[in-house]
Amino acid sequence: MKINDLTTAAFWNQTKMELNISVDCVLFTVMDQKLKVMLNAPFMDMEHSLPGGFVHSDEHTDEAASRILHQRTGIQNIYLNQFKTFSDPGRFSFESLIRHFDQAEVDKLPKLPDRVISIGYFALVDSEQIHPSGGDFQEITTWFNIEVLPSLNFDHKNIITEAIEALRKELHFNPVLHNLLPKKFTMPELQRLYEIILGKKLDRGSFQRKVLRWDIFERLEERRTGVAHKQPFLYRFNAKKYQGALNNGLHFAI
Amino acid sequence: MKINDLTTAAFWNQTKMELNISVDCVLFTVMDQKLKVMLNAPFMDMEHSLPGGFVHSDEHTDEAASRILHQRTGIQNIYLNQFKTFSDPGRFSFESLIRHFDQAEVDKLPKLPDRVISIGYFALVDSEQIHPSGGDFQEITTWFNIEVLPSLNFDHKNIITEAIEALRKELHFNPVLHNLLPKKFTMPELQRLYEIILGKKLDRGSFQRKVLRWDIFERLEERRTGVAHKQPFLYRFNAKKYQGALNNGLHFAI
DNA sequence: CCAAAAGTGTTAATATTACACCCATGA
DNA sequence: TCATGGGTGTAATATTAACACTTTTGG
Repeated sequence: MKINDLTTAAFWNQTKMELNISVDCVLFTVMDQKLKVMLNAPFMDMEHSLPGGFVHSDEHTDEAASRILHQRTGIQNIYLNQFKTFSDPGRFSFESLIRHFDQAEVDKLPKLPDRVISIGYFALVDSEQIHPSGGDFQEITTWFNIEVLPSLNFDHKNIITEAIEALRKELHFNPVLHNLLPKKFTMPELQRLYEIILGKKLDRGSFQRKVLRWDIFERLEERRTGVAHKQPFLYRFNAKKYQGALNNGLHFAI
Repeated sequence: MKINDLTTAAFWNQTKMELNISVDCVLFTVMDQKLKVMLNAPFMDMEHSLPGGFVHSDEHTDEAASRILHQRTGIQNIYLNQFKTFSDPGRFSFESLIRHFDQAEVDKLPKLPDRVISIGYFALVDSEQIHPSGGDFQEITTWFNIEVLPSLNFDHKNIITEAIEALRKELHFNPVLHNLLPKKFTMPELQRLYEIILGKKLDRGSFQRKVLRWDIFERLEERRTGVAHKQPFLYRFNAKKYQGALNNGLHFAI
């Protein structure tokens, strides 16, 4: 059974859904030198929103987040970090959702809960390798600069703010930014990512030395060609070295 | 209305409870040179468990955690950190809870959900200033060394493991260990806390210099008296200095 | 050739580590 | 007095920050 019309009572009567437990996914990417977040375009009379949805009764919320991200954006196989659960009693209301349903459908709705808590997940993805397709709902997804977000549904603005904080904290424990880059990348490319996400300029020499001292990237003989100016060396993440560094309790602070 | 008997149908029929959303509180303290966690003694045929309970329909889970901690241990005014939500579909089952209810009560039970997710909170407290009273349930609470935990209900062992990890991570961003100490404390006392919680020995001289470089504690003229050996200086947390340090993006890594 | 980007060198200041040394105290 | 814990000194090493210098490239 594939139910993809939120405006029908059939959707809300799926018994396998926990109607008071949802997940919301904050997908980040870096594009045009900016940190961006993926939003679904408004539907009905709502605002933009994070890809999110309700958790099934027999489902881990990690799975729910993956499933819902796939349903609503077509994106698969992304590692999502659970970062916080949002539970303000007033954060969400079904009122605003069903306000514009057909009366016939409203009459068939199940008893809806007073409140919905939402478990927030975030991920950093390479927008080059991610191709939102709209998924089952055929929704339009757009990347928004985090500095200039549109109006958002419910408490989604707040969820994004907290996700950014969690992302920056996570950087201290997981040097994951190379995931946004091709397998082979240059130090200046990595530096630019750090600068964009941390929101500040870093010194080139100091950055290189610090990152290389982590000893988790290996320099290749190759250089990036076809670019203007001096050709930078290419580096590659080395999983074995990374394990070693982790065991030393390394902290990857920038 | 005060309902404190979990074995009655009346408890489970409170309409204001979200029966599929609970909170669990992991209270840590340091005692006898060990990191300890507070557990409620077994009731019915269950094992030890974390103080926890169901969230009310009009309640933020932060409030729920405070309320439940108070109900089950008598402890009030503790700042609880939300650290993770646990949602494995098999993590909790009502079966094992109601197995030994009177049949008359079982017949009156409402429809119970298939699964319960739990939002985990932790706090570090000074056991000298905290006096568990059993709360409404008059349960027995005991501090357990984290190295030698008894058998625990559901996934509470896992929740504790994750809470310890979260606590250690949190130390990098919040130098909160002085909260476990009297207003005035000595550096060796603080060092001992760090050693116990991080689980490793630290060098005395290096520890002092590093901590003092954070510039968030001020040395008093007084020394701790009445102790064996050389009398150590007393220090005091300085909230104003702390704010300044935070604004510098200080990281409090040890 | 030149501007710009990238790699590398340099230096001073600061931090880290692992001790050694001395001091003060109660037993 | 003496073992012990606590404060401080020290020296080798490592890290950091800021900047200068050199190399390389496409335009």
